[in-house]
Formats: sequence, structure tokens, C-alpha cells
Amino acid sequence: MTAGAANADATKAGAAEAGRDFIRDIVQADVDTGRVRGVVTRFPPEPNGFLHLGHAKSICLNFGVAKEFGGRCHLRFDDTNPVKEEQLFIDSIQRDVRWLGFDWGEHLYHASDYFEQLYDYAEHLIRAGNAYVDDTPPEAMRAQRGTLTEPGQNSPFRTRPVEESLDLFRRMRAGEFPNGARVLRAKIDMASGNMNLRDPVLYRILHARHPRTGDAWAIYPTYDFAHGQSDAIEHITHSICTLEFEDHRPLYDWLIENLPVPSTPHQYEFARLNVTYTVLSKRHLTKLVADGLVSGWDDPRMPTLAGIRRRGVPAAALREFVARVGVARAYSVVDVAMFEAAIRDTLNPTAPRRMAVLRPLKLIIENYPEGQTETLEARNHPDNPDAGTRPLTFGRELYVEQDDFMEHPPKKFFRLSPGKEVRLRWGYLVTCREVVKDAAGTVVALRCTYDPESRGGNAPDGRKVQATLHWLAAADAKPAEIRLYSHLFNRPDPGADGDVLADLNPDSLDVLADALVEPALLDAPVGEAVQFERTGYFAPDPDSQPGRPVFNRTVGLRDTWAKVSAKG
RNA sequence: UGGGGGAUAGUUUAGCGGUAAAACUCCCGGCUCUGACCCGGGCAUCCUUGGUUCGAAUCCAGGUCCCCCAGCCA
Repeated sequence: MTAGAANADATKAGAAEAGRDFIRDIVQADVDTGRVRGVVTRFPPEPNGFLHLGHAKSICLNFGVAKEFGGRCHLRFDDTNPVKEEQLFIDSIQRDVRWLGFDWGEHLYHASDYFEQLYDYAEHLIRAGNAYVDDTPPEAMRAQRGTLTEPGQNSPFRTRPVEESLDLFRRMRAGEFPNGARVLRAKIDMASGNMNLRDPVLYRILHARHPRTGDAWAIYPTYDFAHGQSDAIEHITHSICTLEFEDHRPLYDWLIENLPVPSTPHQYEFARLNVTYTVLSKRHLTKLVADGLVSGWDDPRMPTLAGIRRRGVPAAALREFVARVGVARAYSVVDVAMFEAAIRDTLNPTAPRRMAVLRPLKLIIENYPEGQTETLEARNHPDNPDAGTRPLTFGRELYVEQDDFMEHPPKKFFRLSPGKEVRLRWGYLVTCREVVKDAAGTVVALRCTYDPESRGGNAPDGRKVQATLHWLAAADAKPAEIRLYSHLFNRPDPGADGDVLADLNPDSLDVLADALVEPALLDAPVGEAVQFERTGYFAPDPDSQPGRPVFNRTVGLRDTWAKVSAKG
């Protein structure tokens, strides 16, 4: 029985319907056959970095499936490695999951909540002869493990008596040995073709302070030992993870079978998300932050949820993107254009329209009375009258976009050029009469005339113009800083040649310090995107100061002219 | 014959024996007070070879290519 409405707020018809991929097919079958009573999933991040686009896919999948099947999804921190994990990340992860639109209710857990239970399970394994304490040093252990094509060798400690292992394991816990001195290993099969079954390490000695358990422990369970058992303790029915854990599944199942756990969860794997011009590995993202190559985890160019949010992308757009991408088992790299399309499609129906001039060019209307201004009315949304209107000041001195003027225009250039008439949106038709240049020959202003009969934007004689330009009256244009972003990397597959940082795009940030915006934009709420007509979607940045707003370009509008002009 | 997994338009997916569908991208055109939105149209040797079948992307057999695994990371 599916609810099938998890992404009901997806904005575009034709979007992938929630509920049809191989994971959901499995869950459906398990529900139909009664293998499970209720559906319980979990999102299990390790708190060693910020959540990113890839996690969004996992979050939407895990929380989405749970919701659709009337079950629940736990948020569980996989905090088994205190040397890498921090409270900062624990906090940011919760904020980001909530922002994405999901709620774990009372079900917030940590693998560290189960340390005592996991320890008992470990002793159980030892007593059953299924695990042993190994004193082999790391390098020697690596040599004994064999290679992909050659079997490994049994450790000399593999036959250690149960009582001795038990005693040693207890003393490991008591902190009697230094880091790396011994480990607890499962006794499975050193000749297995699956490396994960060659007596995997279950516990290692780590004299490290844990964000939650402090100094209570000197030993910590590995991912393999903690994850499945945590799933079992929480009665997770479907433990969904990415493809690289596929060959851990036999170990996952082995542990579940050999331990007196309260339930038998199953693991399913799907292909992780990859996006062109983007890097989604914690290692690389951490490096970008640590080396100061971006302003922080929430730099709007970062693929982190914090960065995406700051850039102005609504959570609904992210959910829509994930839904469009789908879930499968084949390795894939999604075109970042698909993400941008989802953002536009989400924002277009609702984002209020405003005008902003990114690179101002003065325009003087010669036949407009000096010192006079008037108020015009502009619609806030072209397709939605309910969005209302706002007043716009018109006057003799205006600003238009530098890109909207060419002294020697190519054939298909519809905008302003000497002698050409265009419309100023919601204003008047104006004709360029004269180009004013400075000593260096740079165009500094345009002298134009306007048609007083065209108030509102149309001439009584019905004549047409090819272009409508956005503009601002000098009298009330407000200064603003506008930050334009492009891909952080300059090739679709950063790092393909080995060095990710070498592929950083040096021009990913373009700060326009002298932009102008409508007065109505001065009190725009941070993070809420508006459309600057003809240029894109923008959102106020937290760096904004009173009287000095800062806007981030969330995503540009589709720009057909740019393609035409590029072709020459 | 180390183990595990995957191949459907440029990209991501659907298709589950009945004659390839959608979204994104790209190209052509229409509409337009945003060159936006919107609306038409175009873009597939279903990895390959053979087999089963009236009929195969779907089933079978062989081959090819790609991805993951040798942390006391997750």
C-alpha cells in the first residue's frame, strides 16, 4: 500500500512519479508477501563532513520510501571513528536534513548509543569461536591478507584459545594497550575471493575522545561490525546503501546470522549520484574548505546542501532533481544541466519578478523633462495576476544593461543600437539617438528619445519592437553587490587526469560590486529567490548589510541569444 | 575462471515475450512586454555474436567493455 505522494510538491508535470524503481519494487514485494510488517529505513551519515548532493539522493530515497509505505526513517549517525568526527558536522547534518524537508521524529540515533551492546555482541562472537584477538602488526596483517588473486594466510593468532581472546579483548577495552597493538577479528575465511571475508577487523584500539561518549572507550567498532547490528537493533527492514558496499553484504549477513540480534535487516545497494563539473567526495570537499579554495562548507559554489541552500536553491528543487534522476544500479554521471533545469522549473511558477542591472550603462532620455519623474506599475509575475504589482519610478536618467547595447550589432541583435527602438519593460518605447564615449572610446552613456504615447510599453499605432529591456531609474536604483557563479570545475569530469585541484575553474566567482537593484529588493528575505528579469534567479546572501544587499545568482535563465551570438 | 556488479538516444531513467517511452541537453520552427515561460517538430545499430520463438531490449549460451574490492575509513 503506497501513499505515493512524497514528492507531491514536484513542480513540473511529467516528473518521475514517486514510487517506481527497483528499491521500491523490492519494498513493495516485501510488504505484499508479508516479509515485513512495517517499513523502517535509515539515513546513516558519518559526521565527518557536510551533506552534499549525493546525500540528498540517499535522504530522498530513504525518507521517501518510508513515507510512501507508511513506515519511518531513522536518522542515525555512524559515529564509530572519533578521530574524524565532530559535533559541528552532527549539527549541520540535522539542519540540512530538516531543510531538505524530512523529519525523523523521535528516531534520532547514534551508533555510539549501541557501543555497550555491540561490545557484548563481540564477546558473543569470541565465545562462539567466531572471533579472535590478533596481535599481528598492521603491515604484517596486510601482507597476510593476500591479494585480489591470491588467498591470504591465516594469522598465527587465529587459533588462540577463546579464554585468551576474551581476556585480551577485555583488556583492550580497559585501555591496557596502545593504538594499533591488537584488533578483534572475525574468523571467517582467509581464502575467500571476497576480501571482506578474510577475517575482517571488528574492533580496533583508539585512544581518542569521542564527541558523545567522551573517554569511556579505548576501542571502537569498525563500520562493518557497527552498521548491520545497529540496523538490527533498530529493526530496520531495508538497509539501503551505495554500490561500493555490495561486497560487504556477505559479511553483513554473516554477522546478523551469527549474533543474537533482535531482527534480520537486509541490505540493498543503489548507484550513488555523480554530477558533471562537480566533485562529490568528502575527501575533496574537505580539501577545498581546508585549503581556502572556497569560502567554506556553505560557499554557494559548493555542492553541499549548505552551499546549495545559500545559493538560493529551494529544497523542493533538490527533491525534484533527485526524482528526475531516478534510482538504479548502473554507474552514472548526471548532467549538471538537469539540476539547473529542476531549479528553474521549481522557481519559475512562484519567484517574484524584479529588475536589476548587473553592469549599468547610463541612458539619458533627451525629450523627457529634466527633474521630472513618474510612477509606473509593474507586474510581479507574468503568469499570475494574484502576485500583484509594484510601483516603478521612471525618469530622464536611467540605467540599462551594458550587454543590451551594441554600437555595431550583428544581424540578429534585437536590442539597443544606434537608431534602434526598443521597449523598456513596463515603461516606454525608446530610440537610441547618440552614443556618448569617453576619451578612451568607451561607451559611457546613450542619448535616447522616448515616445510619450507609449506609456506602459505599447505605442498607440501598434508598431512592434523586437526587444524588451530591463532598466532602473537613476533616481531610485539602489547599489548592490551581485555574485555570479559558474561551475567550480572547468571540465565535466574533474580529476580525470589525476589532479582534481588542477581542474578548478579560476573564474567560478564573478563579483559585480556596482550592480543596481529595485528599491523593493532592499528588504528581500535571505535565501528566498526572486527572478531578475532576463538575467536569472537570485537570492539575498547572508553577507548582506543594511543598504548594501548582496545577491547570489542561483541559476541563470535559459539564454538562447547567448547561443546564437556564440555561433557568430 | 580471484570475488562482486553493470551495459536502452549526448545524459539520466522506463520498458518484465507483442514490435522502444519520458525528462534533461542539442538542432529546427512558432508564440511572446523576459531572446524567459509555453507550444510544435527532429535526434536509438536497445554492448556484441549466436540460439529459442510466429514474434526478443526482454528468455538461453558465448564474447566484449565499464565499475567496485587488497584501511585497524565509511
